[in-house]
Amino acid sequence: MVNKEEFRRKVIVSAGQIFSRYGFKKTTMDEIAKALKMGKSSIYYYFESKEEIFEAVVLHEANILRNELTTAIKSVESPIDKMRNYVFVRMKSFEKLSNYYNAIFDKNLDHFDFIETIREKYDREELAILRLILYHGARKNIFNVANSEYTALAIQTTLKGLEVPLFWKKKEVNIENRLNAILDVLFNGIVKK
Amino acid sequence: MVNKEEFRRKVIVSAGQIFSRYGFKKTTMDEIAKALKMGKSSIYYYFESKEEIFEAVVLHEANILRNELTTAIKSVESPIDKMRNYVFVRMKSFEKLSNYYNAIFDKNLDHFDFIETIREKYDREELAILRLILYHGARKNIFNVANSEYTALAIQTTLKGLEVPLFWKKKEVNIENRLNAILDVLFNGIVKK
DNA sequence: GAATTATAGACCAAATTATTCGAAGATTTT
DNA sequence: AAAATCTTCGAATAATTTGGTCTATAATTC
Repeated sequence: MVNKEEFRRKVIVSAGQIFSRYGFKKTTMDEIAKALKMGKSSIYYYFESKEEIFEAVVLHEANILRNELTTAIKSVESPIDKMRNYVFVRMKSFEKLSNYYNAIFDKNLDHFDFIETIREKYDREELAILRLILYHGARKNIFNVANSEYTALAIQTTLKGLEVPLFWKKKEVNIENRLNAILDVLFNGIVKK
Repeated sequence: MVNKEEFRRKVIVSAGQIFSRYGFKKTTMDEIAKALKMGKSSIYYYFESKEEIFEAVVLHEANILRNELTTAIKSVESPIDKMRNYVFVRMKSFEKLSNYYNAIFDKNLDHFDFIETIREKYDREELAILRLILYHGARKNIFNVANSEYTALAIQTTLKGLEVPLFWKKKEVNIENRLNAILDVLFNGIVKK
C-alpha cells in the first residue's frame, strides 16, 4: 500500500460497515480481513487490536455526524423546532450509530426499556435525539461493557444535560447557544473540535 | 407451559427475530434463551437442536409469505404487472427473509454481485422477486453452506424456472397458471400445500 | 544487494458455543 | 399424599472459534 494512513481509512470504512451491522462482539477479524481481501494477520500491521479498529470507526462516524449536525443547524433560521425536524430526517445516520450501541450492549437490551420510558415524556421526534444519546452512552462505555449500571447512569446524565438546551421551550434562549450546548453534551470528550 | 406447541410457537417467533437480524451462525442459543427469559437448557426440551429451531423459523416465515402471495395475487384482476407491483410493496417481508440469506451465506457475499448482474436485465421492481429467489436458494442450501458453487447453481436454476411464468410478457398465458407456476418454483419442497 | 516495509500462513491459548446430564421443582395422576 | 410425570435449569463438556503472535517471504526503497 502506498500510504499507511490511506490503508487505515480503508479498514475503517470496510470494518465500519460490518461493525454497524453486527456490532463489536459479533464482528470477527476474519470477516474484516475477508472484506478487505487481505490476510488477517496483515491488519495487525496497521492496527494493534480489534478494539483499536472499532475505536477508530466510532470516532470516524462521530466526526461525520458532528459535522452534519453543525452545518445543518447553522443553516436554519427558525427556532429549535426546525432543528428537531432536521434531526428527525437524518435519523438514518443515527440508526447506523445506534447499531453500534445495540452491538456493544447486546446483552443489556434492557436499556431500551429505559429509553422507551423516557420517550413517553416527549414527542415521537425525540426518538432521534435519544438515538444520539444512546450513541453517546455507548461511546462512553465501549470498554466497560460489563458494567451496565454505569451505562444506565451515563445515559441518564446525558439526558439530564440535554434537557435544558433541547427540550425547554423558553424562546428567549438564543439558538446558537442551544446548538453549542447540545453539541457539547453529546460530543464532549469524544470528538476533538 | 400449558401446551408444548404453544411454547414452540413462542420460540419460533422470538428466535426468528434474532435469526433474521444476525443470521444462523451469529445467533447463539444463549441469546435465544435470554429473549425467552428461560434457561438455555430448557429450550432443548422442546427442540432437538439449534438447526431444528432455525428450520422451524424458516418454515414459518415461508408459510406466511406463501399465504400473503396467494391471497394477494388472487384478488388482482389485471395482469401480471399488478402482481409485481404488489410484490414490490411487500418488499419488507422479503427483506426479512433475505436477511436469513445474508446470514446463512455470510461468507459468500459474491452472490449479490451475481444478482446485480441479473437485475439489470429487468426493472427495479424485480429486485423484490430476486429477494425471494435468494431466499429460495438459501432454503435449499441451509445445510450445505460450505459449497457455494452449489448455491450459485441453485439460484440460477430457480431464476431459470421463474423466467417463464414471471418475466415473459406473453399476454395469452392466464394469470392463474402463472401464479401457480411461480409458487411452485419458489416453494416447491418447502411448504406443504 | 542490503535494509526496510508489507503480507500472509501456520500456530496458540483463551474464550465461546451447542449440547448433555442429573437433580430438583412443579404438576398431574393414582 | 405418594407416585409418576412433566418442566426447568445449573454445571460440565467437547468441539470449535477467535483475537492475536511469530516466522518466513515477497515487494519496495535505499
